[in-house]
Amino acid sequence: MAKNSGKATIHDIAEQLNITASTVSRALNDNPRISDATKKLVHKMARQLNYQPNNIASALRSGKSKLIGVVVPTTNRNFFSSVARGIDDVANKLNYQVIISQSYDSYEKEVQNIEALMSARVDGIIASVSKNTENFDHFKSVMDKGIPLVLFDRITNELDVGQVVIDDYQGAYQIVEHLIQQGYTRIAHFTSPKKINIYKERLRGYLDALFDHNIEPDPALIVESNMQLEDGKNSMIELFERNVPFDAVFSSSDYAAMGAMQVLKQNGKRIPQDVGVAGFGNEPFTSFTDPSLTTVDQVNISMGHVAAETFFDLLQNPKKATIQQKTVLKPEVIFRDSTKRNS
Amino acid sequence: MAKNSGKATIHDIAEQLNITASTVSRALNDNPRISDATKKLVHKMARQLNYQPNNIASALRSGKSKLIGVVVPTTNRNFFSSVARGIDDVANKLNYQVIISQSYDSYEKEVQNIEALMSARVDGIIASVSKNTENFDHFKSVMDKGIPLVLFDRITNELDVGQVVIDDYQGAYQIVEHLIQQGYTRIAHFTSPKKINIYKERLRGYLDALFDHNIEPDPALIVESNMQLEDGKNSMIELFERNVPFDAVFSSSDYAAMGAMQVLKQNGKRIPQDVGVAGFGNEPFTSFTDPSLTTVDQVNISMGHVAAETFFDLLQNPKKATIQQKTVLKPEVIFRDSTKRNS
DNA sequence: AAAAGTTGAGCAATCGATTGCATATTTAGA
DNA sequence: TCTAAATATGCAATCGATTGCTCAACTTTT
Repeated sequence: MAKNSGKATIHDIAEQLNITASTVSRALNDNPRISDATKKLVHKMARQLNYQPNNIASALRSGKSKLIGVVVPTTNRNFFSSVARGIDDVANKLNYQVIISQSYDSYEKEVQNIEALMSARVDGIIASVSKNTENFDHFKSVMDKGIPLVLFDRITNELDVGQVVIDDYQGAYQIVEHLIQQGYTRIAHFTSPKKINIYKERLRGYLDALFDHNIEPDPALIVESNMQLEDGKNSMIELFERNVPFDAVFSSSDYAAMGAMQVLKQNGKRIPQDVGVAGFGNEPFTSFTDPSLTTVDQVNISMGHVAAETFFDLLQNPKKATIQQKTVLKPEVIFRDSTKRNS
Repeated sequence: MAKNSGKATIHDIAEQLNITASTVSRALNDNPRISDATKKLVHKMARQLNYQPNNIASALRSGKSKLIGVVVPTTNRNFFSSVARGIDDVANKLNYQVIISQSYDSYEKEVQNIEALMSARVDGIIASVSKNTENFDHFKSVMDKGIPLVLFDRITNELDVGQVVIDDYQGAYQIVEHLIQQGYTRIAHFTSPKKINIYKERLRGYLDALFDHNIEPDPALIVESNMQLEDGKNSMIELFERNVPFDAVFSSSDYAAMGAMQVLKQNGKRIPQDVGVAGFGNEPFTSFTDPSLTTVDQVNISMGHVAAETFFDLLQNPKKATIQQKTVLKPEVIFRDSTKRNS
């Protein structure tokens, strides 16, 4: 009956009940100015007409789209999809929908995504910065428009926004301390030459843990690479070629740790007896490797939850936006077989 | 200057240029009825005022939100996040945004998600049905409203909608044939008791491959479970207890295959020399296992691409909706070490 | 040079819900 | 009984872009 092929509007409801659309709108929104009797009637009729609110119309008038834009490098990595899930959990409970867009670690795509999200009139944005982003004007323009912005994991200090990260330093420190307690003393470290915060922090944790246990750090034990699987293999080969003794490896990435394990096995080294191996990230595959890999869990889902909560906090108290809000989550070391020297 | 704190509208542009909003709108949309001179002026002013189109207003008037709703069990699994990425690729090129929502394999959540997406006025929906969905009314109501619907992977035959699946039968057939060619003759199969299409098809492929190579199938070699890692372990133990000889396992899931490998190794079996193992899904971890796992790739990204293309096809030719459109993708067998008996 | 055709742009309604400002109806208080 | 205070609802503008229709100014045709 409704003109728009089966889609009833508040006007249809109003007509049926001989009241006005305003009343219907208020009734549906549980406005105290409407009597319970009317509310009941409205709800009943709404059900009868199979009414579905048109969020678009509502968004246009009220200025709230109930949409949150999420920008991540890629959803095709466990960490990011998990965080997205965490955000989704919280958002859905509050009747918000999440729009996910991917930057594929490209600065240009990230800028485009932000623009698209702004056009979609999202109520705010939660993002993890692309590896190749060095100019933050697109984020600034979001903030300038008074739209809440929260960054997680890959953050920048150039922006006064909500931030959620894990304590990489702590995670690294603890896992290295664990290695030391297992009796390893010549601990190598795989890290990235890139100036990304997270790797620097992990390196710092590694060095401090050694220092606190009176172990002299040896620059020859530190190998830089891009931290993918192949890089891990190469770093391991490099380490052999340097001809320095070592009995453990702490890699800043699970992938590189995996590569290291493969090369170690090829060279007849037993893990963990001859060499201990630890990674970072708790990627799903780390529990399936042989031996299973000791690593640091980044509490992915929690990070999503916290990011979303920070977001809603900002949404409700726009004044807070001026005070930088940063949450540092505690990572969790997952002890597995690859470092289990003592039982 | 604009009332809405920095957000310029077509009216602001119109005012500056002393023309009407309609003209601005048409100019921005490259309507042939507007002169090139005016178009240039409008675009220039738009840039000057930092104008960003309000998709919401546009959506309300035009009835097109340029939003696609995607419903998956969870983004936190490689397969689904990859498909989502594939959809995103195509959608973004056409200036559409993707809203991802997760059902967590719950029927109720799936229904809620569909409703939320309908309220968000998405232009259409691409979904993979939850494991626990047996009633399809929510999908029917989407179709009834004339909104394009495409299902992928987990589909149902109860609905006449666009569908994209891979040829599970083919994938299974080929991988079993490969096992036979490697000299395995007593090939076990792990499958699910659930009546999900995909597992039935894989079982059929397994049986046919055996038949075509004159190998008598043995019911004692078929083990049913829920196909997770632990289930794979249990299935393997079960197989040992049944005390039937076997020299290979084709598992309908990579996870169960992984579990099987672990139990095999614990029992001193060498893979692939004593027992060959093959999985299904090409989960990322399968290339990291020891030995690396032979499996079937589900061409995830392609599936996303095809799903999106089918969707846009439906969007443009609503008549086609009556003709069921089903695309069957060819899976690809990934040969790895876990079945490499002959070099 | 008058009629017919093009081209470029304006007018005003519209999409569906929200909301500030009345207005009408009750109820309570004096 | 009459006014003040609640209570319940209606009116009409509004959000920003789109679009069918109208109209004016030229251009072309004959």
